[in-house]
Amino acid sequence: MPHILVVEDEPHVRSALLRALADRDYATSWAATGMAGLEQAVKDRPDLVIVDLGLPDVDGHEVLRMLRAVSAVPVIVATAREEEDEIVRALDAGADDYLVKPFGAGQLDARIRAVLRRNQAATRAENPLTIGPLVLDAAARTATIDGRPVELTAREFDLLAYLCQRAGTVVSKRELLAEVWRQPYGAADKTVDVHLSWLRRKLGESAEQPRLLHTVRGVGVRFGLTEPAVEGEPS
Amino acid sequence: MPHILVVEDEPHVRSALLRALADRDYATSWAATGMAGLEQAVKDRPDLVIVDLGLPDVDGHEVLRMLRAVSAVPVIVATAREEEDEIVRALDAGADDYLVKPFGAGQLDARIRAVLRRNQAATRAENPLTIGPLVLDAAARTATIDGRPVELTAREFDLLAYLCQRAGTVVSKRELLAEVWRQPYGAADKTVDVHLSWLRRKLGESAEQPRLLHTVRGVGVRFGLTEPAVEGEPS
DNA sequence: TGCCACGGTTAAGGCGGCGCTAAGACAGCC
DNA sequence: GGCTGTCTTAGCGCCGCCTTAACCGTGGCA
Repeated sequence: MPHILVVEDEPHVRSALLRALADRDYATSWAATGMAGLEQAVKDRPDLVIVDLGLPDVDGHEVLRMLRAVSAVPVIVATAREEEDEIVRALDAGADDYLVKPFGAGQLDARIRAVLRRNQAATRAENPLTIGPLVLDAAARTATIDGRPVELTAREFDLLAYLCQRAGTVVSKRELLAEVWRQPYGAADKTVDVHLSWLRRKLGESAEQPRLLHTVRGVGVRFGLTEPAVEGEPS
Repeated sequence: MPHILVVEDEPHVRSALLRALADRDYATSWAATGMAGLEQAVKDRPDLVIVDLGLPDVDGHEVLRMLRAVSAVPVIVATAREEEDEIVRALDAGADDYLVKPFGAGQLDARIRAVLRRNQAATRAENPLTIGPLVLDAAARTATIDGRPVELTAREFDLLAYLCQRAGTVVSKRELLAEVWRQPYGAADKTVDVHLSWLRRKLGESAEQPRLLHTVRGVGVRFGLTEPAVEGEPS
């Protein structure tokens, strides 16, 4: 069953939420502050996060922003604030749904399922996954490029798998550290750099002439073929 | 821009919805009955469908069911019924979101964007922002103008993205400094000037003959195609 | 018409991100 | 306990980008 993280400071509300979720057979975990929630989200890898906007330590929108900087996990905001302005801000900050308290357990469950359903469709990756010359078999944990097998260590494979999953979008090193290394606070960006360098070598490309692994200076890296230029130069 | 199909029988509500959507630059089409909506959804292949539950011919839930049978298009239910039971049924029938009337245009737009955002990862059909000849992909952090890719630095991209977000309105340099540079107290307006100049060059236009980036002397800059101000300038 | 303020552009300089190498730390395995 | 393979950390050099300053054109105003 899906694992859901509840970030809510009010103990009564929190325990009620957790009980309702457990009754419907979700696996649950919780945190009482924004920072703790962030940490938990990286550590537990929940399938979905329910977050209150009125947390004691950090502004709810800030929590959302930080969460999004570190993970693409679906988020449902559940709060008492019902002003349209708040709703728009939260959704634009990356929330997938917004629920105004009080709400019934049935509706919460239905909305959770709706978000998870949509997200599942989004992340459903066919196996093996093909991106340009690269073929990645998640089940066998093997990869080939141009038909030739690539020898990868465990870390390298995880890194490559995550990059493939997010192919076409820019991914920050911070996010890689959180998602691949499971370290919420990253000062060890250099480690990511080194692994990226090794990955490049094993993929048979260089930083100057990338084929799949492009660096976006000041932001992160982007994996995938360069955009299908409309004005494509004919070979 | 995304194409949205509105299925709603009440003419006043329908036209209000269509106007609100058109105001926000969505392409729109509509149908007044469930069956017509179904037909339209297949024919037009919209990016998202907004459907009322109280249609004259078929029960709204039935429409949803049939729609899901033929298409995976995202659906937002917008209706007056606020019973939790209805909400749960609609979401379980495959709706992606459920909005209780009355709601503001801002919230509708935010929810549309939230659903499309989550969906875009699924279809890999990118949902980039288009303003005239400019296409801006926030996820990949790439931009093209007239089909040709534009090489942008991180700052330049952020600046352009913010201008696109506020397209059509005048933006002060102080605001840019605050929003793009994250420096609330800045007297270093010249930095903004320099970046705007570089942006102009990369977009292939000049200050004298602007296409998208217009300067409003004494106030700031305006990004966009049209001149919303007085047509006082004679040829 | 002359002054002033504002905006556009260019060039120079310095900071910092990034790629890579190499060495130390660590765990697994025989 | 030694060996092997992997991960982390530190360090270095390059180069891209941002800032700052200076210059110039232009619009506004008296």
